[in-house]
This record gives sequence, C-alpha cells and structure tokens, in this order.
Amino acid sequence: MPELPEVETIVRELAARLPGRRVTKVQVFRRDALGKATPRAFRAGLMGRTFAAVRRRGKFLLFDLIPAGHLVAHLRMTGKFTLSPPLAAPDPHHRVWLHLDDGGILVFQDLRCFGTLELVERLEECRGLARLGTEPLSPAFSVAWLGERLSRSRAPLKHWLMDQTRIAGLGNIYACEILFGAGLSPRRRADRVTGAQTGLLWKVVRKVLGQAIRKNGTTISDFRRVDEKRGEFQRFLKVYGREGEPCPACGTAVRRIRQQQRSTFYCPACQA
DNA sequence: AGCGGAACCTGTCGGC
DNA sequence: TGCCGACAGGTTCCGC
Repeated sequence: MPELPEVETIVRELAARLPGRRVTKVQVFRRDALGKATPRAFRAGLMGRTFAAVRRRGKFLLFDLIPAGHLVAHLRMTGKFTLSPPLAAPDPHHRVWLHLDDGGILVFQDLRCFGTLELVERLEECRGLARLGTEPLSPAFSVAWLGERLSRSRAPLKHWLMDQTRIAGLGNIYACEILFGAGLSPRRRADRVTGAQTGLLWKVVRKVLGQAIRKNGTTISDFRRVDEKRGEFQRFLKVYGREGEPCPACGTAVRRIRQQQRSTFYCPACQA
C-alpha cells in the first residue's frame, strides 16, 4: 500500500499531533504485528514513554521516545495509523492501541497483518532500516550518484527502482509513474541508461515524489490518512492501473506486464 | 547478479 | 447464488 509519499503524509500528520503525548496504556489485539517480540515486552517498553518526534526513513515510520528508545513501524500493504478519540471496542482490523495521556488512542490497524511494529533502544538494532539505501529527496541523491549506481547494475529499471537497498521508498505505483515520466521502458537495463536519460530520470524521481506528497499520496483502494481522509494523487496517475486506456501523451493503449510478480503499467510507444 | 516462486494474511472483484 | 482464481500500494527467503 503505502510508498514514500503516503508514509510521508502519515508522518507529517502524526508529527503535528503526537510529540509530547505520553503512552498510558498499551493493548495488543493481534501479536503478529510485533514480530518475535512478546506483547508483554512490547507493553513494558512503551508504557510511560513520551513521543518526542515522528520521522520517516524509506517506507518506515520512526517514533522517537523519551527518555529513550524508538518505535519502528512498517505499514507494508495495508497498515494504517489513525488518532482516535476513546473507543468502546476495537474494530476487526485493529491490531494495537496506544492510549495517550490526552485521552486519545494511536490506533495501528492492518487488514492483511503484514505490517510490523518494532521497539528498539537504538535504531542500529533494526535490520530493515540498516539495509536501506539513499533517500531520493535528500542531497545524497544526486545525478552523479544515480549514474554511477545505474552503471553497475544490469537489472531491469523497474526492478532497480523498487530495490530499497539502492533508493529507499519507491514502490510499484511510483516506479511505474517515474518510468513513464522519464520515457524509459521498465525493462531497460539499468546500465544502458544514457547520461542525458539519467539526468531526466533524476529530475522525474524528485518531481513525481514531490507532487505526490503535495497531494497527500495516492489512494487506490484503502490508503487513508491519519484523519481517514484520502490522498488525491490517484487523479494524476498517468499509467498505473490504466491498462488499455490511452496514453495521455500519445494515445497508444497503456500495456500491463508482469515483472517480479508485480504488475507494471507503461506506454509501449513513449517508453523505450 | 538476477530471476522465478513461494510465503506471510485477508479481502474484493470478475468470470463462469 | 456460489465457487474459484486472480489480484492487491511490500518484503524476505530459497533455489537455480
């Protein structure tokens, strides 16, 4: 479900409301979300701690705690965080409730139970985080960096863009949209992207992510913001989910293929 | 290095 | 109506 722009949207909304709130009670309705940790250890680690900040790294949400520790969350396909007034009973997909000292509840819900919540004392302990590559909106993501890394891989571009160890945060939707914007085939080998194309690809990565963040992400089926509102970027998708529809640039029917078990949408005329 | 396949789990949708 | 397969915004692990 959520890629970088959706996670960024959630993080900004939580960052506006969560810092300063203290955890007064922890309820775990389904322990899958906690990985190998026991609900007891999870509860003990969170009780009485105060949220200092909420940040994003790739598709991970990082909640910094006072006096120490971090809650590291990944929404995977269907995870959601919402801030709710007191509730009588959990909804069927609610997995964890963190009761706050203002009476509200930070709700973690996840239909498919792929999402994870991990409590660590130091961020270095988190394996998923350690593997992440460059943040595409940071200064470290430069045309030179991109060109150098592309030249070392023979992977198809779609696969290359979605590999979190290279660029952190792109998923299926934005990889498709970025390749369309750059006029590059999803099957093009990374090391066969020219210098000029690398410059354009770099620009498009930042442009597409920036626009998507401004539109509060993409809601295809069930992504929701902290207040349950939807993102708006789906109205601006050019190829994703549009198999058979005319390409907005040339009118050719958008095609769908499978790559790495995932659907890829592209215009066979505009993308080479 | 890179690919295909399966697994994690639940729900929806389209076809017959 | 009912069943069945395909598919879903992600990641990881295994074998070739």
